[in-house]
Amino acid sequence: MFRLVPTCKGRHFSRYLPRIRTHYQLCSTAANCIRVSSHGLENNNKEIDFELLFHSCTKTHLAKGLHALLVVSGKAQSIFIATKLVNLYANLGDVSLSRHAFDRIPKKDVFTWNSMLSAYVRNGRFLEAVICLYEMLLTSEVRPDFYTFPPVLKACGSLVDGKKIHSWVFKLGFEWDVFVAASLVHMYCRFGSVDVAHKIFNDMPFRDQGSWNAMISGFCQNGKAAEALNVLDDMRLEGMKMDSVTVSTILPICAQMDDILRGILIHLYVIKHGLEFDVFVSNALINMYAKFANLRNAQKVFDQMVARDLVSWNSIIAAYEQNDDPNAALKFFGGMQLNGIQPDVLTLVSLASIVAQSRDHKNSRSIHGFVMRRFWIMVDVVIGNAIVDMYAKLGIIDCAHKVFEKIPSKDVISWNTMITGYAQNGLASEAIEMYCMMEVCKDITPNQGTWVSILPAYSHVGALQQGMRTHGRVLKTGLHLDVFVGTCLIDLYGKCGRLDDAMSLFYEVPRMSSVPWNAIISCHGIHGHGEASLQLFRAMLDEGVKPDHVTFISLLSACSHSGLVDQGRWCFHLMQEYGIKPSLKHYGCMVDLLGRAGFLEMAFDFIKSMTVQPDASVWGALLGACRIHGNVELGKYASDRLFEVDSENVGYYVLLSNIYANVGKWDVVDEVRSLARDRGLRKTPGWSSIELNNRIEVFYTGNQSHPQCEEIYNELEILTAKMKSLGYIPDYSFVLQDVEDDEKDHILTSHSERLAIAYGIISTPPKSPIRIFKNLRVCGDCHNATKFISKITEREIIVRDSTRFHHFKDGICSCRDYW
DNA sequence: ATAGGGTTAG
Repeated sequence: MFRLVPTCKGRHFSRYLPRIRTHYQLCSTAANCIRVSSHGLENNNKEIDFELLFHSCTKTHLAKGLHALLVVSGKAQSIFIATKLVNLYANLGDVSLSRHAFDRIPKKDVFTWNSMLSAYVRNGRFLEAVICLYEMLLTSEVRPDFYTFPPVLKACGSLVDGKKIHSWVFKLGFEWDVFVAASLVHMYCRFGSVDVAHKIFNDMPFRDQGSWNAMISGFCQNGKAAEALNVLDDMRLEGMKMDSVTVSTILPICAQMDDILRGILIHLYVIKHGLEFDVFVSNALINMYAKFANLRNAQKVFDQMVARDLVSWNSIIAAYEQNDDPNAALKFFGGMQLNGIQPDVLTLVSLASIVAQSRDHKNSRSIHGFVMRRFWIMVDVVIGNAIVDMYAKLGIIDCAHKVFEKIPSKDVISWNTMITGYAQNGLASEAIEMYCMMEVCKDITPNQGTWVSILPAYSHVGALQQGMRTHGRVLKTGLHLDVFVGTCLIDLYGKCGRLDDAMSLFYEVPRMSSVPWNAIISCHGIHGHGEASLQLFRAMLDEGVKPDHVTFISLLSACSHSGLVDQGRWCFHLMQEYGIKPSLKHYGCMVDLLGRAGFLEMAFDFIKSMTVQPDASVWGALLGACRIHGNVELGKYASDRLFEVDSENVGYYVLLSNIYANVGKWDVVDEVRSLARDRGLRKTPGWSSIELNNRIEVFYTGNQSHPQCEEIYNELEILTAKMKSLGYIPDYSFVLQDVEDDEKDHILTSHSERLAIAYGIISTPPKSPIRIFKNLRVCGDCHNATKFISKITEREIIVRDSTRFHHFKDGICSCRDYW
């Protein structure tokens, strides 16, 4: 037995040092040995308390010292001690030293093997754990026991591995052990075989807390909340109490099922049973309250925590971020840093969203850089997607695309994010192109998010045929009954001029929420069917659906398009009765409603009565109204205010120059135009599109490059002659250049909407309807001309521009008071 | 001396 010399100082150990070095080369200095052993030296001439020594090894170098000590004393020969060393190194996180010690044990028993296995598993080295099991089974004489299997079941990386291990369990007769069975349940659930797991669970002769929890969490992780709750009920019927594990499993389910009551009851249970000091439980509570948008309670739970970990901080940050309070979220991030907690991937995911919400361009770069330096994009799709989303939301779409391309294994969400990014930045054709590229990827299956990202892109460019093909695919997945997908489809048909189809879809989707109502009200609005919109709104109220702020935007703009001034004002007041504070968008709609109807002064007074500072959209609405009614003076005033708040939007310069061109003040027109030019602004190029044979054909103003260009201009020439004989007089006020009348004629006839219409006429059978999309507002002269064209060609011509539909038939347009 | 079940996401 090794005994210590009475005075333990360095020199006594230094005697052994050379041997230690040559044997193991593990111990760096004698001092380490001494530090380690000093605990055992309290009583001289007594045996070292190795138990205590093992406990005092809190760092790898101390463990190495102890190891050396044990070797020198010959104690390391004992399989008992050697196995302890394997465990010690594993607990310190150094698996390779565990393995090193393990390899030096000449005759390993089952304890040794089990320790090595769990050493791997506890350190996340799953593959090596499985290999080690095979080593044990195939190269050693040692028979595994029921301690062997739970760790490796946790380690197996696929269902195939798991099944193989299961067959060993079966062969060796350990399947009735509670721990082994629970591990099997957990393993099968992990790979989605919940049914197999449930069968094993049901066949278990005895179930302890852990096995119940395994089954409940198994159902939860496979999205079977109802089944999980059933198991929970069974558990309580058998007299088993919920522990902290059960609670932290079940709380996310309450959030997912929107079961506030159950969540609160569980919180009470937690308090009653003293589980509130468990970090997992508190974290789960914070997350649940955040999902219920109950920030007060989330905050309360967070505040009363004794010890907060990374997840606690991430949860409270996400709580505020997801409830639209990026500033508070950022404050907590600061708090996290003050507490010395290092952010992880999920922290950065929240930060990316915070930055996007607060339109913080500068910090978006820092976040990107932080993530890149850690190579997180390489290891985690989620953060890559979050960065793509951040850039897309900030409108920095090319950066979004660059990051997207760097994501090594893109998933559906990566694609959906990119498609949505393009679509929401007005780049619908890029969005469609992205979707087509995605369809080629075999390993990507479109999901609900895909449909809600691509369908709005189709509606935006009016790709009805492509949209309908997608509708077919959606039907196969059954997702057309999903509120959001259904609403996108309603929007698609509505915005492509198929109001009837939109209506019949509307009657199919669930209508408990305001979402589909808002869409159908808006669709009727842009078709100029304001009365129908109001009727739908009343039906909505009758069905007990609560209108939200979007409802009123749809409604107000519907009234505006149909000139329903009184009804619009009624809506505006009603909105406040519903406790909805008017936003700038609502104010903008009201100004548009009053102004468009000719009540310019009233509109102006309305702006003056606003409690919030009017923004560009409000002044823009007034300016637009002045354009329609030719009020130069008020238009000038509106534009002055407008350029104070937004001097970057070209559209407003065009509007203002329109007003002056209308009254022939060409010098001022030039002034306005040069003002825009000086600010580096260029007119958004106008384009019109038409869908033929599943293809979208786009025409830009003055387009000369179309293969059928000559035929198109010929057709227009013939049409113009016929139109003139019917009394068409070109309105030159829409020509913003001060040129000769001949030139003006030509400019008007080469407007993109006219090119698209002419192309439609020569490319489709006579008398079939023509559907045109225009990205800007339809020009007033083209509007007038289209009336004549519809009469001459006996065609229905449907033009959707940036604000509404124009339905031309027999020389009449459905929209009233245009221009 | 060795074992299972838990919280955050785009």
